[in-house]
Amino acid sequence: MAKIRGKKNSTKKEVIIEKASKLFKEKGFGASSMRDLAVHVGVEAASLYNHIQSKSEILQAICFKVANEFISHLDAVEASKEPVLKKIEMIIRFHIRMMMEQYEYVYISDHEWRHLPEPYLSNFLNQRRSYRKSLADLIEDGISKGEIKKIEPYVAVLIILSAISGIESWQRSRKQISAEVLEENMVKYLVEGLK
Amino acid sequence: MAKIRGKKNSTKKEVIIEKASKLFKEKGFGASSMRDLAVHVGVEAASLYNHIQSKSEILQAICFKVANEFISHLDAVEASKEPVLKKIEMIIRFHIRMMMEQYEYVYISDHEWRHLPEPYLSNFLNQRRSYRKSLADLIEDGISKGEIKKIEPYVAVLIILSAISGIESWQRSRKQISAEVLEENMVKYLVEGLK
DNA sequence: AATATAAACTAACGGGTGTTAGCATTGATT
DNA sequence: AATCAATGCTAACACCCGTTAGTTTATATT
Repeated sequence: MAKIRGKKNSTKKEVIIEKASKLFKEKGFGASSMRDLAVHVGVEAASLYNHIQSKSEILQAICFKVANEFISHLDAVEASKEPVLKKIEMIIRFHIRMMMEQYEYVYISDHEWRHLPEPYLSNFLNQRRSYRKSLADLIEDGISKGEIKKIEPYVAVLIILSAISGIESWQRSRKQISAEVLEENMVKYLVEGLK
Repeated sequence: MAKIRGKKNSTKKEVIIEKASKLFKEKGFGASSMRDLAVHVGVEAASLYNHIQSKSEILQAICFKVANEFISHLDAVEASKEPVLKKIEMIIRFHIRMMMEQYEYVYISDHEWRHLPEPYLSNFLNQRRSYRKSLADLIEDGISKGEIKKIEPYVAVLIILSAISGIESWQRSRKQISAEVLEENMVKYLVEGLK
């Protein structure tokens, strides 16, 4: 009889979610079946339901975990006393780090949110909208202080967040440039594009 | 008895693909069924097969149509005698225009390519890789001519293409800024970020 | 050792999927 | 009007899906 095993101090649910994140990233949420996931976890599909409520709950866990980390970091940055451009850089670096360290989770949260059921979907989209609004306000602030050139804050936010999302392409590649080089070049382009 | 009707001079297959592009953009390829598509087209699901080979063929048609348009435009730009930075700007504007004018097709091609079956998948990814390589070469050329600052060409390409892909967010929004304002601000940020 | 709890298993449910085969209807051609 | 071609329909195929119910096995507790 099989048994769910994972990293030290992980609950069985956490193991399932971790395995699911890899599968969903690779095949997409819809194309990944619970039977597929069960194979990766090492039990029968029906056994998963001893630890999770539903397939949907896995997606919720992944999306909201990522959202919460971004929001917490933004709150910390907003509370800091740095100049606006420095704050923007801190945020950019954090996003890049998340794409490096929690790539599967961030990828799924970016690409599969539309499979979230209501009211989670509305909640999630509202959080994202609010996050982008805060970033736009920060850029507005930077413009008014003369630290940032005149640009539509909305467009700047769209460019920054989308560009970082593109790290997925690097993740799927043979990584002929290092994570450090990627980060420094992205920060250079995105921050200097604002001056 | 129902009948497939579309724009003047469209074949039935083209109508089906057009309707499919909207459905796939809205719900995703996997979550869109042929029965769903049939409802949008106005016939029974089985009738679609009088005009198309398979669901997969629709995705192929969409992805390769988009790829061919990008490649054709790039070829034309490369053949032109403009300075490198001007060429980059022309390419950026073309991508933005495609996101405006053929949004559904471009969106699907960006997000659903992983559902392409072999050998179409490999072919498609090779074309995208080759396209990015050409862009990176262009940027390398601009750097060596002193038109573009020292930056990893690979990273610059990743940023540019990903940022433009983010127009999907604008497309899903209430569009409180116009397409023109979006385009000008994106060009400003992305081109000046290279100087 | 006996009992209780946790967790894995089997079997099945109710529903959906892409697609094919054969028939019926509509429209075009002679 | 008769015939042919195009195209829509019904019915069904073989399979897959997420999930539940009840049983069995493993582990923990007394």
